Amino acid sequence: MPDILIIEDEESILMALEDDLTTEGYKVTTASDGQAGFSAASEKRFDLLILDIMLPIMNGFDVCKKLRASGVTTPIIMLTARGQEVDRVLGLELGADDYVTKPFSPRELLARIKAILRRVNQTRQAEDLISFGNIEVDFRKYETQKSGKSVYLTSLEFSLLKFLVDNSDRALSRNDILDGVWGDDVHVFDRTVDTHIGHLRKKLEDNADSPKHILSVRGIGYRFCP
Amino acid sequence: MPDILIIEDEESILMALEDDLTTEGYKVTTASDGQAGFSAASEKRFDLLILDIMLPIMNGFDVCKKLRASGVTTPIIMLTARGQEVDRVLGLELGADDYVTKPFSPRELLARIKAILRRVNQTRQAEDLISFGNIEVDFRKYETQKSGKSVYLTSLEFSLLKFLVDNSDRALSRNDILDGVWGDDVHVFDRTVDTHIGHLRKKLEDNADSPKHILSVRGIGYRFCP
DNA sequence: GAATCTTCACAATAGATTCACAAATTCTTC
DNA sequence: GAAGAATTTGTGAATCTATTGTGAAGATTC
Repeated sequence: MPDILIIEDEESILMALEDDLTTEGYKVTTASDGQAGFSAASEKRFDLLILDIMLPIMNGFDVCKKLRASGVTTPIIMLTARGQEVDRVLGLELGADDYVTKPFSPRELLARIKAILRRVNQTRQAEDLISFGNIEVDFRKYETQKSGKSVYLTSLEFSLLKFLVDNSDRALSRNDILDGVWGDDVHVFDRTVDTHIGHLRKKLEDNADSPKHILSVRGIGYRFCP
Repeated sequence: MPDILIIEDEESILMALEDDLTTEGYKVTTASDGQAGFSAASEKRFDLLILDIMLPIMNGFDVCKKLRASGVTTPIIMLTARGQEVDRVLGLELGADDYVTKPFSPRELLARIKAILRRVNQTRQAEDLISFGNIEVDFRKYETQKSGKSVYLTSLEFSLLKFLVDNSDRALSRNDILDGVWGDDVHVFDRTVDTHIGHLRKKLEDNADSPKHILSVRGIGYRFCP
């Protein structure tokens, strides 16, 4: 389910929003001033930000501008008080994706959220982007994130992970894996697979001792479980 | 320049819009009823539709719905009279991308158009002029600036940079790069790419030892990151 | 002949493989 | 069942290999 970050200082609005979105099935994180919001949005990858303009410490425009400047492309919906057209235009020009006037109906906001997420999803589908648990892998960029933080994988680890993912939920012998990842003709020691599986686990699993995704099948080999 | 189709029956609004958008450099086509608008949008690929809701023959909702049903994904901005929130939500749910209330200021509409075009077509809009970090490149002029100061690039370096930029965020093998920049049929030593990547880095990166934009993907090749 | 492009060689370093041993699991045998 | 043997797996460290950055020299182009 999509992760949404709400940056809003008015307690009543924040709680109402959080409630609505949670009910709708979104995972919600909150921040109540601009500074905290900016940090949160920089540190972790969200699917959408809902950003109030009037905020303590740093206002919404600046948060938006700074995020865009630092390369964060997460879609942003801005919230502002009625009738401030200038704000609205400014927000869009700064890189906000949509704009909602307070007071707003939950229904309208939800429609906008869905519209934006749908749009983002379309562009994303085309990519070699897969995710499982708290892991996201972009095989096109060769980039991996765990809970939003980037994790470095070597090219071999990428190939191995790709092979596992492509053969999800199937027990694979070390030979299957050697054939699939190294190629049929390479003479590599059998146990080498174990070493690299170990590396992947260490980098991707929350607890490498009891892996949730890269499982051992004793006597057979390994199995990937998304 | 982006192609925009305006579907609107009120002559005054239509002309004003056409005027504004043309001035702004867009190529504008118009239709004054729903039926005509639907045909126009089906036949030719536009970058954006501006669609009034109240239209003769077929209303805007139906145009939107039918277009989406027939697989047209062109972004749509809907226009409607003030204060009809239900309409607004319905429009978004039917697949419109944004919504503007009449009367609207040209500035607001333009900001929304830009926002949508930027989002949908990040690559196309910035065809000739791109910037990343403190670098600006004008591929039409063959001119590059770093923090405002002009930097000389050879033509090969330009082609290479263009190829990298066109394939941003994608890990490219040396062969991909050779094919893309040198052409398929040229027999050039693989490592030549490295040399020119090195030159680009030296000229463009703040610190060529830890590049921020022209990244190495060990075991694969290179990746450009704007 | 000056600028530009290509090739080459070499050092630095990242990554891959192997190995050895510990830990865990399963199998045997009583 | 339990003890111990046998097998299998996990993992750190050592070794070996491959990849990359780079300066410089040779080739090519205009």
